[in-house]
This record gives sequence, C-alpha cells and structure tokens, in this order.
Amino acid sequence: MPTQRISGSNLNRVKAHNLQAILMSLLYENQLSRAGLAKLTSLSSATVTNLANELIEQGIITEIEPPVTEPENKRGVGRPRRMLRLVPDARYAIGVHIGIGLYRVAITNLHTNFIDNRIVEFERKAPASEVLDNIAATIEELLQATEINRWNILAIGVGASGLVNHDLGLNVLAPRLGWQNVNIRAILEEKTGIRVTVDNNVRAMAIAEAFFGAGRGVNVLAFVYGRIGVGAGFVVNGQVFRGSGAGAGEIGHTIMVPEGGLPCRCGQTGCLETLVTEPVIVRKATQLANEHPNSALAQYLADMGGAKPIERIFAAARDGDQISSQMIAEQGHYLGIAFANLVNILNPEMILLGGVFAQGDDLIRPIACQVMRQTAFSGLGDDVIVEPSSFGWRAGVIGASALALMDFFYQRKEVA
Amino acid sequence: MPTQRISGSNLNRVKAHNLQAILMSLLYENQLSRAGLAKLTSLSSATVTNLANELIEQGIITEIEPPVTEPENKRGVGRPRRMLRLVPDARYAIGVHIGIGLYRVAITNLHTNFIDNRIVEFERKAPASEVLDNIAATIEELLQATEINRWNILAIGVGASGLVNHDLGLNVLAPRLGWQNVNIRAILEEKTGIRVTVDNNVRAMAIAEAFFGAGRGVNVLAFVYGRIGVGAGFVVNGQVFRGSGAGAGEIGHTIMVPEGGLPCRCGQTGCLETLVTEPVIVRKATQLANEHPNSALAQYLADMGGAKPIERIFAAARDGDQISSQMIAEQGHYLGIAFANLVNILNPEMILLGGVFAQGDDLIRPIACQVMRQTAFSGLGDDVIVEPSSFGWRAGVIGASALALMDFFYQRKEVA
DNA sequence: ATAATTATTTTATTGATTTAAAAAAATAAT
DNA sequence: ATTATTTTTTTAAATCAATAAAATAATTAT
Repeated sequence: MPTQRISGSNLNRVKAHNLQAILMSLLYENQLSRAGLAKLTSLSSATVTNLANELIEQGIITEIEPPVTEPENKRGVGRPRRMLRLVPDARYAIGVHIGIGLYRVAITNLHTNFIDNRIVEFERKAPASEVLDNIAATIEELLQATEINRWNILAIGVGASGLVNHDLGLNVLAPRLGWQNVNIRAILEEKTGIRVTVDNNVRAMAIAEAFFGAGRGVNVLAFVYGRIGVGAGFVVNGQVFRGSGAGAGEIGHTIMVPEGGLPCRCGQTGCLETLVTEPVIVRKATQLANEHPNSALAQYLADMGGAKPIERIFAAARDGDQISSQMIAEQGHYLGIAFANLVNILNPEMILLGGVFAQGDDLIRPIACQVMRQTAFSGLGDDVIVEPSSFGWRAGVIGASALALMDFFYQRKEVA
Repeated sequence: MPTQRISGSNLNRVKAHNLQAILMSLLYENQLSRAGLAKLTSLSSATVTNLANELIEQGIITEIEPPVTEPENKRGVGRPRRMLRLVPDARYAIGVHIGIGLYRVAITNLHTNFIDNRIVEFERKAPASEVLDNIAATIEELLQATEINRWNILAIGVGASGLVNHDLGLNVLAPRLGWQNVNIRAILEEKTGIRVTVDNNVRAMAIAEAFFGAGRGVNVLAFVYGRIGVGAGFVVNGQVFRGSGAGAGEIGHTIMVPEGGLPCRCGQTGCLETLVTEPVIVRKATQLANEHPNSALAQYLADMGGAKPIERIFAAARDGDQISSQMIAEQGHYLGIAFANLVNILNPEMILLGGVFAQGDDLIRPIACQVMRQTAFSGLGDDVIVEPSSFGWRAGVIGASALALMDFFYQRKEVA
C-alpha cells in the first residue's frame, strides 16, 4: 500500500505562505492598498504592513508614485490609501518551449512579458542532448544580450511535448522527436546552473492562461490545444492538476469512435485526433478542393501566397466558401462532443481554446460550444465559459515561463 | 472576471493543521510512536508530544496498553517506543445514503465501522420534505437506540443521488426522485441540530475508498460505480475533486457513440449508460434467454429463486454459460474503453469498481482492464491498478459517513 | 477649527514551533 | 554488576510571526 505523508506546518511556512498570498493577490488584482490586501487575505493590517515592507525592501513590490488619487466624486473620507503593485522587472524567468523541429526561448519578467526571445529550428532527428545543448547556448546568448544579472533569474521553465513527468523533470516520451526518458531538468540544470522545472507544453500553456491570461481567477480551468495533436491542461483552484505519473490531459487519444474509427498514429482507432487536428483539416480541405476545383477553397489553396494552408482554409471559409465552412463545422461538432465529455467528467468553469482552435475560433467555437451545451448532461454545460486563448503563438514560451514563475516564485512550497 | 481569494495563515491554523496531520497519519498507519509521527509529519518530537497529549486528554487518541513489544530479534537498543492509535469510538458520525426509493442511515465510529444502522424504503414520488422528515426521524431513532451522546456526533454526511452542489448543500437534480434544488443541508440541520455535509453519493463512496478502503494512500483515485446509471468520484492527493458547480464525475453520460447510438434517458444518444448498466445487462440477458430458451442463462433466469436477476445472470456466466459470459464480456469491453478515456484525461493511479461492476468483478474486470491497457495512450494504462470496491452494499452509508468525518474531523478547514 | 473617518504604523502581547538539553528506559559492552 | 550507548520522550528556554490595541497620519464633513 502506498503511504501518504501528511506534512506538518510551522512559523516559516506561515510566513512563506503569507508572502505568497500577498504576491498572488497583487498578481491577480494589479494594485491593492495594504488595507485591501488585509481584507483579501484576511490577514491583519499590521501583518500586511510588515510583509509588504519586506517585499518593498527586496524590490519586488512598490508603492505607486505619485499616489493614485481617486476621482473627486468617488473619494471617501479618511486617510487615502497607498496602492501597492508588483515591480514587474524585479526578477525574471526563462521560458523554453520545445516544439517539433523548433524551440523558442524567452526571458520574461514577473508578468510573463517578453524582455527578449529567440526562435531556433532544429533537426527533428537530432539527439536530445544536442538539442538541449543548443537550448543552453541560446539561454546564455539571451542572458548576454539582455544583460540581465544571472541572479535575478528565478528559474527556467521548460514546456516539452509528449508525456512529461513533472516531479522527475523527465520527458518520458516525445514520439515525434524520437525522445524517450530524457531528463531535461537534470541536463539543463547541469548546463546552466539555474534551477529548472519541466512540464508538458500544453499544461504549461494552461498555467499561463490560469494566472496571466483569460483564465485568471477561474476555479476549474481546462485549456485545450490543437495543432498536430490535441492536448489539454487543467488548473484547479490555482493548482495544476497533473494526475499521477506522466500526467493527465491526453484527450487527443480518448476514443470517440469505438468501432470502425480511423487509425491513429498512436496505434488505436477512433481517437479524437483522427477527427480533429490541423493535419486532418488540411487533408480534408485538399480532398474537397480536388473534388470541387472551382470552389473558392480550391482557389485559396492554389494561390501560393505566404500564408500556411490552414490559414488559407480558414480564410476561404470566412470568405463565405460553403465547402470549407461545412467541413470546419463538422470538426467543431466533434470538438463539441469532446468538450461535453470533458464537462461531464471534470465540470470545468471555463474551457480555453489554443492553437488551431484559437486561429479558427470564429469558425469552430460557435458550433463546438453549441454542441457541447446540448450534449453535456443536464444543464452542466450551460454555465461553462468557452473562449479563445489570449497568447497566440507566444502561448508556448509564456506557458513555460509561467510554469517557472509559479513553481519558484508565486507559490513555491518550501522556504529557502 | 472572477476573483480568487488567497487566504493568509496564522498560528491557529498551523496548530489545527498539525493536529489533523497527526490524526490523518494515525488513520493511515493505524499505530505510530511519537517519533514515528514526527518523522512522517516532519514536525519536531516536542511538538508531537504536546499535540499528542492534547488529543489524549480529549480522548481521541491513546497509548496502546500494554506497550507493544517488538519481537526479540527485531528489537533495537534504546528506549522502546510507545505506540499511539486513534480511539475509534471517541466520536461518531452519521451517514445517510439516499438511493432510489430507499435510504440507509448508519451511525459509525471514527473508522466508519457501523454501530447501528437502518434501511428504510420510501415512495419514489414522495416529496423531498417528507423523505427528509423521515430521515431525521430515523436519525433520532438511532440516537435513542445506541444511547450515543448527541454531542459526540461530529456531523451527518449525506450522499444524495444525481447532481449535488457540495458547497451549497444542494441536491440540484435527482431525476429518478423528481427532486430539484432541494437544500438538504439546510433542512436536515434545522431538523436535527447537527451539522450536515452533502455530496453526490458516488463521490461519497470514493471518499470512503480513499481514506478507509482499498484506495488508502493512493494519489489519484477514480471510483466508478455502476447500478442504474454509471458515475465516478475522484480523490486527488487527499482532496475530493468536485469540479465547479454541481460537480464532476458524470461519466455515465459521456458520449461513446457519437453517431447512431441508442437513446439515453438523459435525452442524448450513445451515452456510456446506454451500453453498460445493470438494466442494460438484465435487458440483454432477457433477450438472449428468449432467443436461446434452452441455454443455462434461460434456466437461471426462469428459476424464481430469491436472487435478483443480475445475480442470476452472473451466476449463469460463472457456471460456464457462453451466451451470458460473452454478453458480459462485451459490457466489460465498453467499460474498458471508458476507463481508457478516463486514464487519458485524468491519469489516475487506481480505478476502483463499485456496484454491479464489483458484483460481477470476476467477469467484468479482466476484460475491462485488458481493453483499458491496450486502448490508453502509450503506456499510460500499464501502471493503473484496477480493483473492486471493499464495501459492497455498505458503500453508500460508509461513504456518507466518511464524507462527514473528512469534512468535520480529519481535515476540516477552519478552527473553532 | 473640530469631529469623523479611514489607512497605516508602532508597541506590546500571545502562542505555537523549535532547539537544545535533560530524563527515561531499554540494550550492549566491559 | 556496572558503565556506555542508543533511542524515545519530556522539559525548559528561545524564537518568531501574527495580532490586538493604541498611536499616527491624511483626508472629508460639519
């Protein structure tokens, strides 16, 4: 039988917790007076004063100068409050997004705003150690370029693709890169001397949305990302839900068609990924364009402009092309059923769409949303908010940086 | 935008937390020395001594008398340790399971062992207030019969069927009882004067398994219960996962057949419940018996013994009847796919089966388990432990009692 | 001007954990 | 038998974060 360890608490932990409560409150609310913080955290005003002073001394938060004066009519009697806010550039984090044949690295501040960033392509069949070598080099390059003091880097967050075990810092499996059990944390910590935290890249994006994006303050958030595959990340009451082991969120491989489904690259048939992904949309569109060579879709696809196929397909649909919009609606339909299943199982407050789903938001979301609501059990889907992601192509790195910030700044568990 | 409140901590909370850490540790481990507790909770031995003394004074824990002496060969040097354990009958909880046309009430001790219990049938169309009236009366009767001091009852836990909002104590919807938005907590607290906590009955069973049953110490537990419908409850790191609103776990209405599925009572088609439930098994068996009147199945079903149809069907299959065992295997197959989807989404460490699935465990689990493992993404299903529930028909009341114990004793949030 | 109100800071107190040291109770070594 | 060693438990003193209450500050209302 596994043994559960229930850890005790003490004064140090209380202080650490309260400091983080203050930081998180300021992160959510942008600016708050000491009195406001006291109310929100249910700490005494004296405690807030003390802890705030400590944070001010460390340069992490500051009083807003000059004091914000509320408009004459809204101002009450009494001593006016002095607003506090985070100093976004007091510390930094590095986000690393490892995609398929491409990685992105960014240095961000405490709000996950970019200070500088790099995009580097790599050979898909390159060994992991080589790629990680290059990533470490890119990080050094960014540190040089930005002239940011190494000691002000809180941590490096890595969003890797495939199965990732966060506790072990291990990329268990990245099928499209041919990686298996790569200890990303150990390798990068060794190379950079900066602490590293690793997670699945979709989960990292979910974290970004939950704390810095459209999902701020949402109790149960599901982030669903579609590109070559479909994955999901869940944040519950400010905590990432990772499941046990390599982790939750592989909704792309949930079985949608138990009999007679199409084969999936995972070996199964009838996975969600056989129905709805970018490649599926492009493949279907190409097929339809062949069948209807005079359609707007065919013209959009044939026109060799700079835009990627998926964008041209969406453009055709937006331009009123019936063939493509009907096909996309069908995709939205299946996605809606997948959402309904998610709602029935997890009952999230919000579902956020990323990747292709965000790119084609106007085309996909209405139908997916409608199908989800009418398919979910009883009224469970009625109050679920469905929205597109806020970060576009930056989602990956911002997610990775958010991962680092959360693990090592806003809610780290142990005190130094 | 919703606002997240990050609550601060203080000395009182630390003490409450540490007391609960000790209680939970003793619940998991049955007996521990003060030194052992210190190690497990990472509290200092002095703190453990102090807190333990308080709990001993309150009669909640005790030193084991006479001192347990380890066998000669295993005994080390040094002062021998004095083992501590919970006093199971120091306090009590009441569990109320509301089923369809039947409720069960039990008084249990801190280990959820029955002191006394009642089973009462009621008219399915009776108004909620009448049923709750009767439940309150049954509770009074049990209090009289057991002569347990009212003040030693920690709380009443209620496991209700259908959609339940735990925070509000509200039975949002119980379709088979015709109940809607019944405030069970308010009504029962008013009638009994004892505090009440309400949750979905399957979720309550999951809690029981997680803390008192086969799921003890499991990090991510999924409990799947099948009877007239199929529901699930999740416990993650010692915390129930309820989702937002009326709550997570309605896997019975996840769509398994997006096109051409059978109609479900929920209004959809192709839900898991149209494929695998007790009524489905019985209906299919009856059909098969009609088609094969000479089969063992037909004989088992025709024999009007006292056993319920489902038990006779399982008996036929166990007796080697091919027709029924093949049909049941098919059920197991679909359940396996549902499990695989659960594994892909939540990545649980353990899946526990309750209700019909536990009754027919030997027939259903092997196939469900096998299908789950080969269907889940990559190796995600390989390490998932699948087992039957430990509580049989008692699951409902034990779950309800466990719910009360968890909310109000082992891990209550606020200090008095 | 003075009172009232609200925000913030200061001071003294409280109380839970911890550390360090002592006590207790056993075995092992001489 | 006596002493040393080891481990558990208890005691006593020290620490430190939160809090309550009082003081201070900066306003508006009268």
